[in-house]
Amino acid sequence: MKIFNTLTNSLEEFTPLTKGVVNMYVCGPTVYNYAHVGNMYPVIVFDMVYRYLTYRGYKVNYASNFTDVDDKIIKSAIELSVTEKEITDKFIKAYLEELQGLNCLDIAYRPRVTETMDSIIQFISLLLEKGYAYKSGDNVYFRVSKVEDYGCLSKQRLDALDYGKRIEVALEKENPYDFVLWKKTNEGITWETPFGVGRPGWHTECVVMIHDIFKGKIDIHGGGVDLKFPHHENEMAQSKAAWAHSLANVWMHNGHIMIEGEKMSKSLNNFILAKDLRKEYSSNVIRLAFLKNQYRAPLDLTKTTFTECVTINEKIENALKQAHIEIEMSGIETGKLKNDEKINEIMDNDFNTPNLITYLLDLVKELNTKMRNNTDISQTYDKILLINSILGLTYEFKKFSESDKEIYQKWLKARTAKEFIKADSLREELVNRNIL
RNA sequence: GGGUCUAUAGCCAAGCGGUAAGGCGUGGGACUGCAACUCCCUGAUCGUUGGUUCAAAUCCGACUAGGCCCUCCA
Repeated sequence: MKIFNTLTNSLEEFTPLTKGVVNMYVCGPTVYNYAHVGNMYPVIVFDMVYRYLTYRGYKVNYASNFTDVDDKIIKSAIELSVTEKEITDKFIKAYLEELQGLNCLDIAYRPRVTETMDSIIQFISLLLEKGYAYKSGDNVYFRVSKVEDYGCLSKQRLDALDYGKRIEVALEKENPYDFVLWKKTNEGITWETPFGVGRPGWHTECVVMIHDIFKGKIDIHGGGVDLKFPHHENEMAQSKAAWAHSLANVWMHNGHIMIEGEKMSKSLNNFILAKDLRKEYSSNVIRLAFLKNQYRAPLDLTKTTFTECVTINEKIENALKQAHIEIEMSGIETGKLKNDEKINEIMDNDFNTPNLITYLLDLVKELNTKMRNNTDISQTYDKILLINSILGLTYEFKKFSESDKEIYQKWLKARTAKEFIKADSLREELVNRNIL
């Protein structure tokens, strides 16, 4: 299996650190608002990765955090005169509902910053002890210059970063690229520590959570490209400082989302909330729209994209519905297939979901042709089920009762006998019973 | 301005050195008691321009356009 590793900028053969086990971490949302489609892209991409790795027989330990301490949350709490927790609880709940609505699988760990504070404080102390962090003014900063290959993930060279051009550099930093580990403040929620009362910077939480959960280097670290620098770069630097390893073997980044050819931004006011999108389209349609694009490429969401996916989804659904009738009526055994070489071949190439969807549509065509020719459909049907489980597409059909079967038989009979009035009323009954 | 990634038919999108998969749409046709569904056929020389090679959409350079990061936004 090959995965594109941002760290080396190349397609690499994937070998987990422990045979048969994959430890994976994906940066989660800051919960101060409802999730938008930009938040959903990594969620769906890595849900697919999770599903595929599991299908391939790996035991996947998947973790993703909630950032529930943040300036935006504090600001919002003060404005609304509520506690930070009230805000974050509300949006965490909403976020989890979105995931469920998008048919994402549950994952093993969802740590929160507020529940990780002890470890974060210990971690910063460790960095101070080791000389990778320093106090200056009232804050604690990370000493970037002490990490030799800082910039290796994002391919940034420190001398090329034009800091100070757009934002005033804090004078108390030794080096403009140093970032805050602990920020002194009295505003909003705070914690008392040996290095002052305040709250943590935003690059430390992920490293600490990964260490808390996995106790060492993990296999895959994921997130959107926008997080590559400085967030992921800084995570890696801190990990090297504290434990002398690069935190993750493989770094995966999904592309950015655009709306109708334009970047999604506050100024253009073209944000699409996940909950609004779901009012208009089913989870199948949304997942198809996201996954018909290679995850690393930017994804332009347009009305046309969704319309096309509605058509594709109906095509799949129609074929499966017909097949389901045949299966119910004949009692063919299905669901026995656990592996398909062609799926593996396609997906082992850096999760090539566009090609997997092509394969899926080939199989749908094959299924239709087989049903027309009255040949055995079980193999084809099973392959489609496998693909659906990897892409996270769901189609549910009614289990037939004895009377359902009876009416269906009668309908077929009436048609053959050209008793069309009778046939039509039976058809109507079948439609009412949600069979046709 | 610096770094980095990308550029394939009307639209979406594979391919990653040996003369362009697929989907949507369009236009034909087939099947059909009527519906619905389904099936077949139908299109591009790969942003522009140099170069490497027997051979390039695929490698290298330049140019153009766009995304992302350097700044709160994912």
